Amino acid sequence: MRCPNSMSAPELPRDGAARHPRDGTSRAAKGGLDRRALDHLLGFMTSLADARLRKAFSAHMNGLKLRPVEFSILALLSTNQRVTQKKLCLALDTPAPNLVVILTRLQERGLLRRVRSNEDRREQHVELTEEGRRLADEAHALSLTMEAEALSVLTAGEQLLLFELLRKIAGGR
Amino acid sequence: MRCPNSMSAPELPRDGAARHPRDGTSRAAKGGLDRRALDHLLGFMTSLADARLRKAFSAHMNGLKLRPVEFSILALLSTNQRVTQKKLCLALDTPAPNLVVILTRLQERGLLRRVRSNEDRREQHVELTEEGRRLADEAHALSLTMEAEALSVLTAGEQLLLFELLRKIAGGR
DNA sequence: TATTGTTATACTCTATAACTATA
DNA sequence: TATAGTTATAGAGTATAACAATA
Repeated sequence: MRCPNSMSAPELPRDGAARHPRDGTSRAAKGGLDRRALDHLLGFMTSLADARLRKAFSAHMNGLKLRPVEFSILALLSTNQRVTQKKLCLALDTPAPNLVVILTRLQERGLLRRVRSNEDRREQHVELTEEGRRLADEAHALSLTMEAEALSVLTAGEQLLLFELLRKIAGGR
Repeated sequence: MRCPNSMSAPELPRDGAARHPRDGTSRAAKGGLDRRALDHLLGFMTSLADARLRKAFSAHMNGLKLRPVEFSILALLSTNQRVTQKKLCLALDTPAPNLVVILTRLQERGLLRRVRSNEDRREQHVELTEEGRRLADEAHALSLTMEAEALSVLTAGEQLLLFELLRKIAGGR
């Protein structure tokens, strides 16, 4: 009733002892508080990890004045063609009204343009400008190293595994 | 210069073909957009996974009128004693001013109380009320199953592995 | 009627500066 | 001087309803 993890639990890969100390002392985690009541929740772990990675992002990207969503949009535009706002909304899981203001902001910076489609006059095709592509490339180069410190606690194999597992969760139908 | 993953890459555990299709068709992921330019970024995956899990949380917890932080606070209070606001800030990675308003909201709902410490008159000890403990127990029971659907795409072993890997990332250092 | 994009708006979350009371 | 907690506030993120243009 109070044990972690609902599903049947095979062997822990490691840290089993640290998670379930036998002695009376509660595990002094971050801030001296026993966090075991929370760390059976994937959502808690992802939100902590996400916060950490957002800090890494802004530390490395503040020079380019790019927020995470803006970076994502530039990256998607640089590797896709005929991108409509609808598609961006789906790919980024962002409500349409929010995307509009983000795109307008990037457009006013001269990084992209909106071109009304001829096949379907309701659609806008979003495209990078020359300057937008330059910034996208620069940002991509930075992105290759910005998570290095956070990832340094994992081996290369663990990193790949983590990506695959998260992809399954995130993509999950 | 444009290939994913900065570090040297050993064998992919699975899905290698799906990630790097040989044919010309770009992988039609969510929304029909090729997202490979992004999915080398751990931060992107965690934010997607986090969004998905937040939805699962609110779907299951809306009856209790608890937000994620509020749930976390109740959980920490139910398994820790002599909890100061400072400790909560560290454990939750939340700025002190934000915690104040969250605690006040919970206090006004009669779920917890603040008791001025006698050893150090600056500190407040935050404690659950009877009603707070009841709600914390109820929420904990719900939390054991609320992520089941999201986690169902993983085997039990993969779930444990994912927790361990995320813990390492979140824990810093 | 349904869909794409838009406007307006409201609510939440996050972050910072400045204050108080204690140490 | 430094720390725990507080107040006030600004900014970013997120969500919904209502509308115009087009299909």
